[in-house]
Amino acid sequence: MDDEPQARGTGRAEPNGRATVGSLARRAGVSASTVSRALRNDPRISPEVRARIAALAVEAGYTPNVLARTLVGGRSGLIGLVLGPVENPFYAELMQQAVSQAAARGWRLLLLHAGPGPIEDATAEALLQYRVDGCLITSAELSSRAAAICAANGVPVVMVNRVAREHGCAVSCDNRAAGAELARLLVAAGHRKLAVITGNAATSTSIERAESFAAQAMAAGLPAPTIITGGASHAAGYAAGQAIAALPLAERPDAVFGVSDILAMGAMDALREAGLSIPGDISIVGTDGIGPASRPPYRMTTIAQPLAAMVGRGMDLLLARIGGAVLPQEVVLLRGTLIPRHSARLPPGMVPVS
Amino acid sequence: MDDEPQARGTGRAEPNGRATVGSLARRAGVSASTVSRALRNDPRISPEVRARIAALAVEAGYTPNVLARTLVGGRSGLIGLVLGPVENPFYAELMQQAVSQAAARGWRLLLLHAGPGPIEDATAEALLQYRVDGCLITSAELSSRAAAICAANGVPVVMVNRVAREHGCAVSCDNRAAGAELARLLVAAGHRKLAVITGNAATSTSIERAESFAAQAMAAGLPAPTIITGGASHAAGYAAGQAIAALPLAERPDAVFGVSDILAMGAMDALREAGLSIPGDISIVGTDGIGPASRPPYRMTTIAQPLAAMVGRGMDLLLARIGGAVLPQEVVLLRGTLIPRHSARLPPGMVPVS
DNA sequence: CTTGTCTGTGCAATCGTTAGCACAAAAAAT
DNA sequence: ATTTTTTGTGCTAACGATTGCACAGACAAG
Repeated sequence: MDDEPQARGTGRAEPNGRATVGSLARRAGVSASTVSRALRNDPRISPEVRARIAALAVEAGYTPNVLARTLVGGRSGLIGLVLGPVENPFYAELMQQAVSQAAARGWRLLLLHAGPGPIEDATAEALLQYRVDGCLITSAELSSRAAAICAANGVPVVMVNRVAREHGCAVSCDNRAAGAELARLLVAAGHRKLAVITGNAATSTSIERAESFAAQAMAAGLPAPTIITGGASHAAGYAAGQAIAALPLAERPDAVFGVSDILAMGAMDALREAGLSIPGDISIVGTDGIGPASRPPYRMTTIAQPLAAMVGRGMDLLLARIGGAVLPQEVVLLRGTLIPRHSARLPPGMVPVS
Repeated sequence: MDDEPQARGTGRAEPNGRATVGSLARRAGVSASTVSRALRNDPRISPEVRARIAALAVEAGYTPNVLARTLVGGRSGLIGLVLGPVENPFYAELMQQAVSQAAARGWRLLLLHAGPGPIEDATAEALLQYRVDGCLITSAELSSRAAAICAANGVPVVMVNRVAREHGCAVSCDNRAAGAELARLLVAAGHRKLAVITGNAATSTSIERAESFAAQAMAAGLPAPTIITGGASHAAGYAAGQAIAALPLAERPDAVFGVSDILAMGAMDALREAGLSIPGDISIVGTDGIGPASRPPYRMTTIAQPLAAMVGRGMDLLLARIGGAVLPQEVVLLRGTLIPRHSARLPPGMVPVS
């Protein structure tokens, strides 16, 4: 009863639901396979038929059902995206890059988690339920359920802005180089008493930046920098800044490194509120290169991460593995760019931008 | 040849790919439909069989293929998310709300666009290709291809933070009330020469806030506020602030309303850089209630949007329509909350928070 | 005129899941 | 002991798109 053409309308809209290869086939008087082939530009279909079907498809507003295609083809065209706390503009900027670069390559993003804390199990399961072809993880939490689930099920994973502990590829900024470069900068500017505000203890970025900063400072003959426990937010940086301001003058550092810009901004706000001048009394430097840190209240000296390139390389790694290539797991480090600004006293000869 | 049980391994992993109802059925010695029913807790399946299959499913790491389910059931469990420029923390916060609230209700988000400018056609098409059940649009651009495509294909749409021109439901802050309240505040504080920095000309939020602000000011007997063309970014607010600072003293306003916090922050930065004191020389107020505007450099007097409630109501509206209910299109306005801070001179008796 | 090579289409199976219907076996009613 | 109801499963056909294989007709070569 479904085969009788006269029962079908000739108008634009399908009676119930949208146009399918089947409905187009009925209208064109050909088989569904011919429609499928015509729409995919199979050279075996004659030009006339192909043109006729293409016209019909446009007229009917036909859209292929990717889900059905996935079922037979195995490829969903979906990439899972797991994001960190977007309160930090770094993750927001990262997300924007991921969205536009994925779209440019014809992939879509299943956004599964954005916020502090780890992803919930039920959410991570969705990666499998929706058959994502790969997964991009940028959460700062080192222990990611999402990565484990993907690894156990053969779904390629790439971490951006953090190095995987066990499995998967990763693209990251060269955090050790960044930490060391900032330490050299502060030393060259004449600072002697350094401090570091650390991030979440579990993040590779925080650990690498803080360690290399400290190591470089000590290599230059300075005492070990004071370690101040921070976190991942402006509030954490603010609290750290208050702690620094409360130190007796003899112990107060003359330069502070916040392992992320958002932390350094918080610290700067607290120090200023305590009546200290920046960089007059204390120099502050950060890392990441987020937009707000460049604005007048902060003018942060920082090392900017090459965000577009990081996401691009991450997608490359991911898509290559999705493509089926059997490749070794790979860690890519990209160099950041020092942007000297006014939040820190600079070495002689170095001019701040803007 | 696929039916011979002895050809199948008994190990955990399926020979090729993941476990399916079919593979579980073979191992359990029942039919696929029985497996399906058992896993969905169909009461018709006997408790023993159900338990046995459940155990087997866990052991095999079975995950249902939502795509296949969608094919027969029609419901994908996917909501399309179209976001504005995440440079504005407002959108980032909105996104975080959307992600967590969708997850809490068991829905997933297909993130299609995040950034300035309208969504591309090819991207909007994906809404249909992936059979999203509904669409959440928060982009500020008034002309949204995404909304048109959804409307033409029977996909429910809800706009958050902007009122739809033609089709779809919308949840928004009561922008007119917000504009008027801020105007009253400034008038009560003794300001006489007001100015407005507008947002993108095409956004309903900007229009409503600016118009009601001006109307309220004039209703209070003040001259029409100076209109300064702004935009959607900190940079636009900064440029507007420079323009204000450059005005001859006689024309310079004594209070400025930026229609969004990010604009007001930019203006504040520019005015301070021009040597003006805030709120000593000029009061500044904004709207949105984003996190960064509350921090020490700004301490912005603003009207905070009830973000969680807005997203919650938006989801409610959307899910109700996805559920198949034939409901009239609906516009929900939620009242924002005035947060008096230090960026503006306040009326006598009003105390700034924090 | 027959055999052979192309070309262009259709048939049918497949992907994983669900649901309507049929059908046994067991329990309850007569 | 037979009939009726209940209970638990299996069979089969969808859903929409893709693909290997078969096959009809056109045309060239023998």
